[in-house]
Amino acid sequence: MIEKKQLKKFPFYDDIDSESLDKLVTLSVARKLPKGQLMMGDNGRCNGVPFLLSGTLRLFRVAENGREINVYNVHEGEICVLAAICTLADFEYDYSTQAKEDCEMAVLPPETFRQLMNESEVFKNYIFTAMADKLVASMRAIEMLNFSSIEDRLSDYLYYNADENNTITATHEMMARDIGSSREVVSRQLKKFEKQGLLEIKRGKVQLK
Amino acid sequence: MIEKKQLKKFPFYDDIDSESLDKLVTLSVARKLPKGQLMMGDNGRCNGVPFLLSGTLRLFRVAENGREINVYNVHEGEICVLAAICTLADFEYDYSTQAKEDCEMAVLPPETFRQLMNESEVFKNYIFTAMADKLVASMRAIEMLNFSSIEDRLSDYLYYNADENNTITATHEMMARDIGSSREVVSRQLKKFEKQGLLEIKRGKVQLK
DNA sequence: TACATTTTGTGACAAAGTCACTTAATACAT
DNA sequence: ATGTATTAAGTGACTTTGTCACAAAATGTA
Repeated sequence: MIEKKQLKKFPFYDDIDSESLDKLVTLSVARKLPKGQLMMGDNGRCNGVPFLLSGTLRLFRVAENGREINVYNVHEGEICVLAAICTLADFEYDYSTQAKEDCEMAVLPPETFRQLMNESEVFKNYIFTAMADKLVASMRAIEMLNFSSIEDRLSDYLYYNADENNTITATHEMMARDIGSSREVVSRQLKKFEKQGLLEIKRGKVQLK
Repeated sequence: MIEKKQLKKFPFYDDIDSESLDKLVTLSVARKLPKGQLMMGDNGRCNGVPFLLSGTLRLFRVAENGREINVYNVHEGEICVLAAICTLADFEYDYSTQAKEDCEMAVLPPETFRQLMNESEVFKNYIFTAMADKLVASMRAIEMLNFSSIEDRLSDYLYYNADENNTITATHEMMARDIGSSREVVSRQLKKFEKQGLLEIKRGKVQLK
């Protein structure tokens, strides 16, 4: 159970019929996940679809050799699309989810999720739009991995992740996971950028200039 | 306009209401695309959603340097998901489509496609299931690119693309596009496999043994 | 202050991608 | 059937990226 107004960030909020919204509000389970913590219980099987009320989640995959790659992040006002797919299609899933920042979410049980998909057109459209977005995003990711050099991928990353002060707050490790590379490679490329006078490396952050 | 029975391969065929099916049959445009030929007119904008009646299409992307990567194939009984997304979300699209074999398809005009999505639950569910499938597939592709060696990716490719005689009919170039690598690298890896006695390289095909 | 933990730096080497060719196989046209 | 064009495959040299095994800093904590 959550509060109705917490769903304001979701684009379906204004259009959805009040019954469905009530169902969503009353039957979902409020849950907090502190920064750094892993979402538990999603070993191979989804036990609900998370609606992010605040914070950011990262969904990632771990290789046998321990290397990780981030698949996508889930922000405020978004759902975890993969969880939705798993719930609908009922298939396996060996991704992990971790809070990048303190998170609050409403977790909708699988059964309720399926009901809402049937009952509300608005809800269903939202879910499918979200799926389409992630599909396009992952096709872009495939292209980047195939066609772009580390230099390009890293500078794109820095550009898109800089805050208003042109600072990127992330360890080299985190950057590597996002661009699909390894820590050492990121460190070296950052060093090159620094030598070119493009930025300044600090511990846990990078300052563009 | 196509014949109704040509849609038998599509999973919605049995469940869809007859009005929607009629609409689909009468308003779609029959089109043939001979092997090797590119789908024309899809420069940046979709002019319809193709329903593959026979043959195989490949959807691919070309990099500035000319290298190509295959995003996915569309088989008999499938639609081109990206075209569907473009039609729904009305966004840009710079992928190319080519017939891998002689193809017959029903091309549904954007307007009709949108109508059917609204009118038929069965149709809509089919489209969204297809989207979910491609999303999962492209997430797998990202993982492969990140975590698997060329040796692994190529042997997977050979395994999944061998016919009943254990033959793979494809040039090294085609294999490279499917596994996200380059022709030379594939040639060399195949040579290694051959030296290990795992297969025999012929022109345009590979014989496993 | 001392010690543990996390982050970053670095050299050496391996794997994969690129470039510029050559060689081989097939198609096709006379 | 023979020569010519086209397509496919082979290869060496080199660059980029990834991996491994550490060392050195920076930070946190008892």
